[in-house]
Amino acid sequence: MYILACQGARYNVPFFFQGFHLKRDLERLITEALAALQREGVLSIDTLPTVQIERTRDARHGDFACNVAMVLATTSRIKPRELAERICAAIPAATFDIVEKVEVADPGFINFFLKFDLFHSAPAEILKKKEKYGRSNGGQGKRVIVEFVSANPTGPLHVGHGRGAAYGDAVANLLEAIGFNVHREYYINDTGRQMDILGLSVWLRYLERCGELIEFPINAYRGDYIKDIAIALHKKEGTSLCRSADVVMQGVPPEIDAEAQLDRLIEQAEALIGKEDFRKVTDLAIQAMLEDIREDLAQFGVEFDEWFSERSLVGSQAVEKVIDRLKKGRHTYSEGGAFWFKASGFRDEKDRVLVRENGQPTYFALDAAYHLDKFNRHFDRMIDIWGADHHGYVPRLKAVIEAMGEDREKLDVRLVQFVSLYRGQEKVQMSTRSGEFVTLRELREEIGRDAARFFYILRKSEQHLDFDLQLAKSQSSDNPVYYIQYAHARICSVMRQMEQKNLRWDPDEGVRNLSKLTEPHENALLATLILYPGLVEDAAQSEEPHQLAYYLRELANDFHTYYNAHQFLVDDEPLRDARICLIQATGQVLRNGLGLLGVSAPEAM
RNA sequence: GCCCUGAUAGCUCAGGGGAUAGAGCGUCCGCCUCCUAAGCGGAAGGUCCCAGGUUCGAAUCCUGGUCAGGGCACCA
Repeated sequence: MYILACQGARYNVPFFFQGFHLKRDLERLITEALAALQREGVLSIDTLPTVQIERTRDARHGDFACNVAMVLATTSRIKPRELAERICAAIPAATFDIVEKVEVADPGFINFFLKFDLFHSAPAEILKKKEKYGRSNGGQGKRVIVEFVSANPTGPLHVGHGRGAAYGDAVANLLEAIGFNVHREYYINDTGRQMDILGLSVWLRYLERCGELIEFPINAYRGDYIKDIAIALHKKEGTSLCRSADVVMQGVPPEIDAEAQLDRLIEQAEALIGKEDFRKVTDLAIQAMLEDIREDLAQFGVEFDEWFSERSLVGSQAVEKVIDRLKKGRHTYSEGGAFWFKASGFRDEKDRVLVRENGQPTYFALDAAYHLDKFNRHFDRMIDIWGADHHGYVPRLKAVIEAMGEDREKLDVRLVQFVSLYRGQEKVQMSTRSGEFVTLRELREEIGRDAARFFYILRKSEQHLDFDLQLAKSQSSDNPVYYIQYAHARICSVMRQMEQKNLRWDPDEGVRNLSKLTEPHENALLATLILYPGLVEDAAQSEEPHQLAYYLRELANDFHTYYNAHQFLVDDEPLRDARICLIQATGQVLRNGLGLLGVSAPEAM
């Protein structure tokens, strides 16, 4: 039983309203009404439809509306308006604990007008729960793994990774807020040819550092960060790994294609300094990159519970376990010297290679092993956040999960669309190897962490994001994040003013006088505050943090409008206490919401 | 060729089987003796890409186009 104890008024709200998820509560009540009509034989339908409640746009239509009477009109052979009336008559009495009145409107809408008391109970509820307001336990402590970013450690994070980081972290925060036990994980692709190219790139820069004249391969990693690692290598190893350019370039004919040239150079490097030392160079490079990435993400406000190394799978028979399972189900075969998985039998468009002709497992085989590992860690739910360029990869991963005998529905892959960078009208080309990209770090330094995170979140993930650096930089004060933060800062400022004026705020007195808040601006703000917990749940369940961003903008707007229209620090003490309750509650919700998005709520701007 | 996304105000984008389609920015007009004007109020601005279909009702769902971005490896 959820009771708000206030001396003046006592709000008794039945247990099923305690989450303040009003839409869901109303949906349940309508469903009950429909079930009753069904039992009475009024409704002769087999299955009840999913009842949908929506917020009204027009205040004349109340606070929430339901269209179910129109949806059911055809199948039930009852006129929508008449059906709506019957549904209203069958609504459980408990409804009127939160609903003032229910109206039927043409052509068959059922409109709900919420009780005013309910709005007035919001600030007290918020001030009581503080940072817990908006948190719930719908997730019931179920374990969910969110894997995101997982960028290859071949270069610094760029703005595309930033989007995945901002999105993934916000989703993780939201799921935590609704009671899931969230595990944040970063998968490190630290094996394969790309690592060799990374090591080679560093080694060649190191040779330059040693004074050798190297024609740097066009397809090697060209960014300056490679030179930095080379400097570190030089400091650590001196010239012991140096070989003359002539010897290095020997046997690398200039006319062969760029990729073949890289392979030859890697062979040369391993031959000249030994596989072991080349591996040491590569490892140094990987560690340097990971350190850079880790630090960068920490500055961005993103921390992981686990950094899962692909290498750890290589030595652990993980791929063999995958193959064993697939073999047992007879989902494999050999052809052309390679070892295949019959993915086409599991809704993928063609079969996939697990082990190459040269005996090396494919990336896919390792990723299957990685996901098998996730299953072995017994998560109830798994979310992968990938760049949209990997979308073709989803069916084969789901296929192999199913073929291994696991539940493919446990995995939810969210694709985050690309970020296109613009400087004014000009599109910025991005490529890790060429080194021409804007890093996440640069972005943060230019426009700040808060603006960057909010900007990323503002677009729904499946939308392409055009990020105009000039706009974000030059007009940063127009960025909606400042608008929201400003609302919070203003609230803090009011409190400072209050102290300066030697006024005191009595929260209990304020709560007792909440019914004095009757201005339209106050009603609007109260109505928005009360929607927050339901919104958090919806945003979390649909993995759409942008919903929260838009909500916070609306909340800030309600506050700014109120601020402009009314003085809070009025002489009427009970009214003043009540108004401060309202704005303190607003500040709390702004803090809670911004926190979930990884954005700060400054006390002054 | 096949597969994903998207197309909504001048620009960037929310929304999305239902009542008069929304916001920010930009433009125009107002508002500081007063808690921060990084704010507020108002105005102008739309064939929701096109054509069919389903439906009591389509910007929303389906089919087919057009345009844009991205995927279709024994790379990762």
